[in-house]
Amino acid sequence: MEHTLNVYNSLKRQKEVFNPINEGHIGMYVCGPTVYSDVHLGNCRTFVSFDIIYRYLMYLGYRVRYVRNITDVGHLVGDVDTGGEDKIAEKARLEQLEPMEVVQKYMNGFHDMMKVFNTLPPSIEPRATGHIIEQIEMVQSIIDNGYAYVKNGSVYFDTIKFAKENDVYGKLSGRIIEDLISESRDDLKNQDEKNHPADFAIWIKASPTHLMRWNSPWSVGFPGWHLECSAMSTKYLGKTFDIHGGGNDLKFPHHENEVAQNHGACGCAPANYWLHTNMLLMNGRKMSKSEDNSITPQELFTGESSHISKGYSPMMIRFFMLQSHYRSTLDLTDEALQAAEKGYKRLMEANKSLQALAYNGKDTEGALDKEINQLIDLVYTEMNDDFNTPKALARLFELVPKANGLKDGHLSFDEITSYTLDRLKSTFQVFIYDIFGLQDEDFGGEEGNEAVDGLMKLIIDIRQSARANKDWGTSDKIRDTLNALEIKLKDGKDGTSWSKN
RNA sequence: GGUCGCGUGGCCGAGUGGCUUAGGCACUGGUCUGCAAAACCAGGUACAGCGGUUCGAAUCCGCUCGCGACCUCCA
Repeated sequence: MEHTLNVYNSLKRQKEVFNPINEGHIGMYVCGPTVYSDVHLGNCRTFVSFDIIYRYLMYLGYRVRYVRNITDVGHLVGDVDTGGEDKIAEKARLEQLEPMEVVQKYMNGFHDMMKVFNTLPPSIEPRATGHIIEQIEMVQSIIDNGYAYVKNGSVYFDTIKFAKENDVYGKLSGRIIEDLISESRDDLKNQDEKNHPADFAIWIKASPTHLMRWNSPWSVGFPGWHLECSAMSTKYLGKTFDIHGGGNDLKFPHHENEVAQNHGACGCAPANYWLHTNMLLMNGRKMSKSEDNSITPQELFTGESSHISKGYSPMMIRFFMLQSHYRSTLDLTDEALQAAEKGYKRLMEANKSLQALAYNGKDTEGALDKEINQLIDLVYTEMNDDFNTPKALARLFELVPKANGLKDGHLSFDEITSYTLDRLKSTFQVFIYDIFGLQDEDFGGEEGNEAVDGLMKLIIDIRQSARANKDWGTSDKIRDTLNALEIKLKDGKDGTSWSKN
């Protein structure tokens, strides 16, 4: 692999050269959603970020096994000992549905939304309920290794013992072990089943009325949250794999506990590189339903929200996400969305023009040739630097005037070689569609349907005749009427083109 | 309260010691156009505040203010 890829490893808190365990292959596990409600826009950002990472790794030539789970049991509302209820079970009770109906409903919705945002499906999408046996086996291994204890049919991970014996716990999330240990004094009053508040359930005994229940050596119950990821990543990617990803907010306790479980079960670290995406904000603050500062993907598409002035298309939002780095927070505002929308259209239109260019120069290398090639090189350099999509995008935007200039005749083909034009074309094509995962949303251009294209050609011809006769009334009427239909005509030197707004 | 992170021009958003004009949007001037749009060319505004380190800091350190994340469910 000729590119050197650098990634920011949360575990080390620094950028590192990426080296996979097996040359040419990558195992990547990303924590998926708990399917107990409609998918949150913030989730979408995380999965779009990892989609781009997945796409870029494949572009680099790696064979990637991308595992993204569905958590459909074990994720509690509140804590075990304080009467916390399983999220799915709670929803099932409230909506009077079978838990699996709840799961299916929101999982379908999640998949639909992922498709709308044009994310590639993962290689494997395992579900926690489909891996109860694996989880039971892992609990047993942890018990056998002395890092878990049984209390009244539930099994708890012995965090304190693990932390004392291994210099691992807290490394990922930056916890201080001494603080965790001393925490116990404050919480003694809670009459926990747990020996220590930092311990966590890996198997939970179900109450008589609980909807989620499986047989186990310890009780009829269900597995704890965190465990499904440890068990399933091990099953499909091995005890130690390359990349583990997820939202920043999962670092603690979820990921920290995952690391502990894997060590507890097999004495080794689950992943070499940990990648965490940052949060999506709205109007500078975190999204919060209770403070009326939130928006659903649907509302964003339709514009039916007091926070935005109009609807924005899924691809436009994907582009908006590309404009910030995955490790930075991204602030969603109406103004920012409008700006991004224009930028998105400019990029897509420029690419359309670029792809239509036919080389007619003298195949000589001028200053322009060199400049274009340098910018193209930079696009790749930026992506290799921890998937820096905003910078890669900036370089593409610097190439936009070159492409448009060649089209308009401001720039001459004589200044570049045919090779460079081809390289420019393929760079745009590959980045926009294959790596950034954007899609054309209008029905204009070559991809449009034949009837519409034919009609538009006819209309444009009629208007050209009118213009030739200086019949500005007819000419402008056509343009204005089409404009009202959100079809924009653009008169250029070599004729009129059109695009859908 | 504890731990960690952030605060960049009108808006969004990269950049982490000495030219980055980052980029997008908006704005201004020009070219092109029947007019317009698009496109192209050119232009301005910045590094939260205060203090320190340094020959030199938006970039390192300290303090203050503001915001956020985690510590309890969260991508």
